[in-house]
Amino acid sequence: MPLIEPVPDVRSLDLLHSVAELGSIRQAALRHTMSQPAASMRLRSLERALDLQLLDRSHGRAQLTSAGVAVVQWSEEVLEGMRSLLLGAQAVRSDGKTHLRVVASMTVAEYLVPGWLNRLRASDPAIIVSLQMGNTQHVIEVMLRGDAEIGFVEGRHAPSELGSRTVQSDNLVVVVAPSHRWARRRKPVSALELSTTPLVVREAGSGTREVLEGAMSSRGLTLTTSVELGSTTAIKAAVASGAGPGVVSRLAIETDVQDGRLVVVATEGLLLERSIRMVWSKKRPLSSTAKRLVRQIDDSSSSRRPVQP
Amino acid sequence: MPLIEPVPDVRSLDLLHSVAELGSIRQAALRHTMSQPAASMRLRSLERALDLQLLDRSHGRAQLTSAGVAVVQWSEEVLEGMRSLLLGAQAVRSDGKTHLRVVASMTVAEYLVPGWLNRLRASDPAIIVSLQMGNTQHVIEVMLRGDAEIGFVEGRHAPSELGSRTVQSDNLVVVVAPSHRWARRRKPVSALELSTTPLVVREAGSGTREVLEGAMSSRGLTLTTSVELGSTTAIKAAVASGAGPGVVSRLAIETDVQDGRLVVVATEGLLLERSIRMVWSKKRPLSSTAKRLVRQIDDSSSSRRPVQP
DNA sequence: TAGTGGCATAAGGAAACCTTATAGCTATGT
DNA sequence: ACATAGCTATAAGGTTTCCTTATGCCACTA
Repeated sequence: MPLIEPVPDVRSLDLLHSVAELGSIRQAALRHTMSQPAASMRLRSLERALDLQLLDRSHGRAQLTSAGVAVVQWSEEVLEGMRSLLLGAQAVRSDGKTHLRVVASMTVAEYLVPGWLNRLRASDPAIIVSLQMGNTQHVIEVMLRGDAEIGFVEGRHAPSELGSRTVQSDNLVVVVAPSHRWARRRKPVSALELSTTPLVVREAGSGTREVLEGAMSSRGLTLTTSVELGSTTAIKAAVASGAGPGVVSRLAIETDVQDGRLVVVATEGLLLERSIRMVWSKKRPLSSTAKRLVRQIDDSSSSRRPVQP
Repeated sequence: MPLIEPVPDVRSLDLLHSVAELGSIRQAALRHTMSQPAASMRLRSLERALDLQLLDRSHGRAQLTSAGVAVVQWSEEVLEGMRSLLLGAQAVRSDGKTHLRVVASMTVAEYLVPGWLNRLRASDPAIIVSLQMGNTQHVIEVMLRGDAEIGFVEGRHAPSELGSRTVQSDNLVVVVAPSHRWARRRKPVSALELSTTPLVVREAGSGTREVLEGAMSSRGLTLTTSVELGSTTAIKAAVASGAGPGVVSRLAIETDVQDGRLVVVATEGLLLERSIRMVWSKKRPLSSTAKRLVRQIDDSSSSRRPVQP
């Protein structure tokens, strides 16, 4: 889903911001070290792109219209984001001794690792972490190749060349759109009912899918699929737009449930648990930075407590 | 303070984002309806602008480097901001009846409104909503000027020209970094202890701050501040990196607590509640779209259910 | 009424960008 | 080893965008 054209130029937004602050196109042009006509033209083309009158030029100096004020506000988020991107790029460039390479499978990388890394960065902003993501197989390959110090996978695959340890548990849940009839249902969905309902799931070979099929086959049941998608995000989008029940990691849908996009349906008779394992190379000892990360993770899972104390 | 040149083009960031998702420059080019060489050149010039190697092209298909992953992450904020800007501009442009202008104070706008609007859009994709944010004062001004149909503020300010009604309640909580000693504490923090501890809080005049000071003064206590910051996000970042206890809205920290960046500390003896109020102009009746939003909100606060069914 | 600061338009040249055509490279399968 | 398929880079040519300088008009102010 690319942005809708025409996309305004960020520097034009920046310029508009200066106009709002300084009250004149001329001053803004000076601040941005460009000629006044250039600034004037930029702003005009911005107005053309947004199809909005942003400035009122009929009173000598340029005055923001109400639409202009609104756009300035919205552009603040964009500018803030751009600033941190530029700053971040600079940091990566001037880089790093305390460099930690992490590779994780999708769900962990998307929903768990960011929290860990934020804490790690908070404890020492000089630490630079690069995160690579892929499926379980990919994680193993990267680790064996020595292209990352530490990895995370879902499920219980434990190749012999690599050490591994469980760091957290996760479980799968059934979700539906708020408009789906199951959203208002009180009784849990039985294993049998679930196995005969077409579900939106990940493609065969993914960790999520394996757990689901394993749980069903242990009860002598088989999975019925409605759509098979390649990412958790795709599943969430499909389910939210009415594609029927889907199965995803609980970790992946917390905010969607809070925002009312998805509703969790209780199930019974199926063990949809799986562990999240850390893997490392037995050949090389963990780097000190990697050790810190491990300590952070252990701390956070033991000291975690509910929001309601 | 203009942006530091060179500023990368947002469409290039968008393109990079697609490359990350689709795994190939060619596919990304297709999605963005441009030729493959054009995409290739855009990405190359993005790399030149940032002075970073973002893609590894040595294996047939393009693979993100660690720097590439980092840039994609940062660019997400930029793209998100640009998307809401474009959406907002579209809303301001179209004067039709499917157009709803909402203005909300920071906490509500960031943590509550997105969920409501998503549900509203789901119920009727034709509805176009523009969201503006600011402090309580700003919300009132916009409403009085008639630049929005409906507004949301924290606290109980009720100017006479505007109607208002409580739609939800919120409360403030004390949070600390997981490394802080209070994180492991069992006993609730007393009002007295809290009032004598330097806290990280919002600046004077903010709704959050007013509630906190009000609650303390009703017990004959006064607030001791350690740092005063201008946004909830800033407070969270400061607290997470060890600046001592902070006070923020519960709404704002749910995911941070889940991710282990912050820990909630129980308190006793202070009533840190506040209501979130909807405000509208008494002069004009609510538009039909606004009424739908109100109904959505009422529904969602009554039918909301916990993640664990 | 003159002056000052500010914005718009015009013209010319430089730079950026896109498209089509083409060639080289990598992985996969026979 | 060979061939095919899919992907990316380079080249050439044309269009569009953007900037700068020069100049005129307009609105406030003294």
